[in-house]
Amino acid sequence: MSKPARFVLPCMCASFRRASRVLTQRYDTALRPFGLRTTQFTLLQALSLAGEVSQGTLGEILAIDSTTLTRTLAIMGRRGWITSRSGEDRRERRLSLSEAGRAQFKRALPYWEKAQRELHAQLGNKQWNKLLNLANEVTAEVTAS
Amino acid sequence: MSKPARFVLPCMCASFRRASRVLTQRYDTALRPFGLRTTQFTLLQALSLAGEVSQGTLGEILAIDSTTLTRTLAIMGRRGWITSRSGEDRRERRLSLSEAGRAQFKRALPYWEKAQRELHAQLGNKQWNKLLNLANEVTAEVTAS
DNA sequence: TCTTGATATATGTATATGCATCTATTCTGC
DNA sequence: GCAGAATAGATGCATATACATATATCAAGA
Repeated sequence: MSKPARFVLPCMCASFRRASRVLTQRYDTALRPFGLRTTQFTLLQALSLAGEVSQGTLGEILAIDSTTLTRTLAIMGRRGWITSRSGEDRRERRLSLSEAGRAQFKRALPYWEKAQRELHAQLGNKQWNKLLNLANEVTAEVTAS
Repeated sequence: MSKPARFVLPCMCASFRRASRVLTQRYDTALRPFGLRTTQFTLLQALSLAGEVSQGTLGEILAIDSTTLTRTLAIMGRRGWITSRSGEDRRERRLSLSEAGRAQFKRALPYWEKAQRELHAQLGNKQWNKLLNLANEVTAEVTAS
């Protein structure tokens, strides 16, 4: 019972979506003990790095539609990880990590690092760096247009 | 109002997920006139290439959970693009494109090709090839483990 | 300042995604 | 051939995702 030959997909989008699924599978497994999904960990990490930002800015950083964030942040808000207040511009929601959010992020960090480290080891340093750079570059270039 | 500096994400998974979102955005826009999402186009293309396959095999090819396919294929089935019959093993659903599915795929193909061509031109041949190869390789390597 | 247009976020709707669990079927060891 | 284990897919549930549209607020001009 070997696996069926997995096609090399000709579509750039499909290739990235498929790679995302296998990577998400792996990272989600690593984070599952915490009740954290990769998406949620990424939001915690982004807020941890960015400090207080508006919902729109957070969306631009992660290339997530702002209206998508309304729902995902609502879930995380219910769990007490996110605080929001309105800024000078009262249309805006200024978001930041709550204490509980920072704590949750810190607890999860070693398990995320383990996932990163193991994947890094598996791929090798050269391929790891190429992948990370290219994925970030393509995001910048495609967004720019 | 320049965009905010977009972080280089340290997380491989987050980098790929973000890149997937920007690519999906672009391909979805190209396919929207047909009422096709990228995911659906990819399924049509995979079936076009693979011929008749079971739902499980299709899932392995695309690294999509088989139970996810139950829903997505139901949508496409309602639109008349997919036919299924049970195989020798009566637990299996053997899937293939219907005539309407083949026609829909053919109609959409030039617009997918245009999206590919434009992105290819924008990234340059060298980066395009690197990206496609790496995305497909990482899928194979991560899956293997 | 009033109006008009732009912007930030929320809400309705639809698809995409995977896990836990269930059912139907097949396979395996006896 | 049969009992129990394994497998294929369906279903319940929760999250992720984006678009169209609605609402609140702000900004620019007459």
